[in-house]
Amino acid sequence: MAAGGSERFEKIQMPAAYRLVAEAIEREIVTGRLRAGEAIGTEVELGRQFGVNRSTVREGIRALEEGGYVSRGPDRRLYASLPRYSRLSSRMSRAMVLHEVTFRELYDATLALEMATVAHAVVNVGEESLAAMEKNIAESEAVMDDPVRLCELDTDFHALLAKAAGNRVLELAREPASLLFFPTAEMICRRLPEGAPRMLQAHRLILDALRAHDAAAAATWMRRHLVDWRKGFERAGRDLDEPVERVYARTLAPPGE
Amino acid sequence: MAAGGSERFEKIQMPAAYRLVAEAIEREIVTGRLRAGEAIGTEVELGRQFGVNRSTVREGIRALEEGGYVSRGPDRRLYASLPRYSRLSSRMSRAMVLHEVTFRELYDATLALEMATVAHAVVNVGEESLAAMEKNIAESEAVMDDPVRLCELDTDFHALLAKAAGNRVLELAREPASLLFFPTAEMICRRLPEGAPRMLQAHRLILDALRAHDAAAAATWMRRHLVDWRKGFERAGRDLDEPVERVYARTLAPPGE
DNA sequence: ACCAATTTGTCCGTATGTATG
DNA sequence: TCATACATACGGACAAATTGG
Repeated sequence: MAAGGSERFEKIQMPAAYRLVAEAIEREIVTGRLRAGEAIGTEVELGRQFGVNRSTVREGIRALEEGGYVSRGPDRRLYASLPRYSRLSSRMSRAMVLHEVTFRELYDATLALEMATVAHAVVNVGEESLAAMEKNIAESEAVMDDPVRLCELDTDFHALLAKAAGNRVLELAREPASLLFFPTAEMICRRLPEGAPRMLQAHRLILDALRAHDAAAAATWMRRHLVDWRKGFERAGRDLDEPVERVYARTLAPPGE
Repeated sequence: MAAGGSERFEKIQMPAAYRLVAEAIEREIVTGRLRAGEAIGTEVELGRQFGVNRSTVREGIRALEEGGYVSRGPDRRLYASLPRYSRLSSRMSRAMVLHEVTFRELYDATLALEMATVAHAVVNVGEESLAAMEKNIAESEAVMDDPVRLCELDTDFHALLAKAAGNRVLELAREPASLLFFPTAEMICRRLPEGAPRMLQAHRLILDALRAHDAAAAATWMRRHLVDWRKGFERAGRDLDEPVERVYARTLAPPGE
């Protein structure tokens, strides 16, 4: 049939109706004509406007829901909404695991990202952030013998630090790696008794440096903190060139919120 | 109704059927029992297995499709697939725009990310990457008077650099910011005639530094390259503290592939 | 090149549970 | 308490596209 690679026209293809519905609604949100929190309308109403069946609308809604552009209110009605960072971050983390990135890639990237984060935090940190980190450390001291809880607080500490840096682009960039990196601290704390106190000590010194706006000290202690992780990881008998286990993909927040 | 904040039991809530379907299929993929490329089964078949209606299966499929976990083959059948990075990156970029991040945040983050990238690239760069970047520069020289094309090649150059760095976590972390940052170079090249040649010169010197594995030179030229962007941005009469325009959100890859 | 089977895309109607007033 | 509106899910139907003989 009409041999040869170059045809006059490309094959014409109709986008599916549900996709047109989804894109039309998304466009309204992206361009700002529909603001977050505004009601979208009921399924029948949308079906009437677009001239498609309600089932078709529903399929489009599912896609938008997954993308975070619409969400259901407590009354189950449809409201426009902005994609939340956390959802996207955990998706990225999952993708990294599925693509079998290694702990070395994770470590190197985390090192770069956290060093940049702490450098900005030294400059931009405010009182509220300092208080939140203070609180985080206090809570950590109370659960020194609970690796699970301790490691959650570790992740939180670094998230607070990122917020203190006052740069949402950086905050977002570091989060996917962070969600994979810090949970491994649990494994290290379990195997090495000196892990937990060293971690907490580093957090404390970083916080002190932030309060004094001492960039050099902050950088030094962040670096030592992360190098400590690396040493602990290796001393626990693990190899940096192993791929991150699939297990972590399952523990990350499920797709449906 | 039972006043007071603390009740004995939380309200029990059934997850929607379509979501259970989606999660069940996703779990198979995440855990590796279903590998990318494998056929999932037909809609009726899935409906039979899960004991739900075909419409319900379809709703679940739409969600998974959006997440990138399943895709339609050329025969329109369902196949398992792994979420692609590019899709997630452009989603992140869109989210950044919608959350109204400023050019300053974008610049600061890009500076940190690109400096880290080039540092790793100096160590890990291979012959293929060098050749690809060489080709990119040659193409750029041919389109010096076409700001749109030139800026696409600029984005590509930095993406190639990231690939050369051999760290997928870092590569992924920088991409969302990159998708917003480098397109602005077009605006700058349009207003400042010296913009394009300076950009190309920087790329050339960075490439030379990579080839020589000269970390200091690579870092120096990357920094100048980005500082140039900043100067150009300000000289074009723009303010770093403006939020990134919504316009960019629309030009980013649409959600449906 | 034609035909039959399969599968998707879309539509219709209906029943049920729940939230709101 | 009752009525209304809505989302959720089900079952059945048909056209169009694709596959395989």
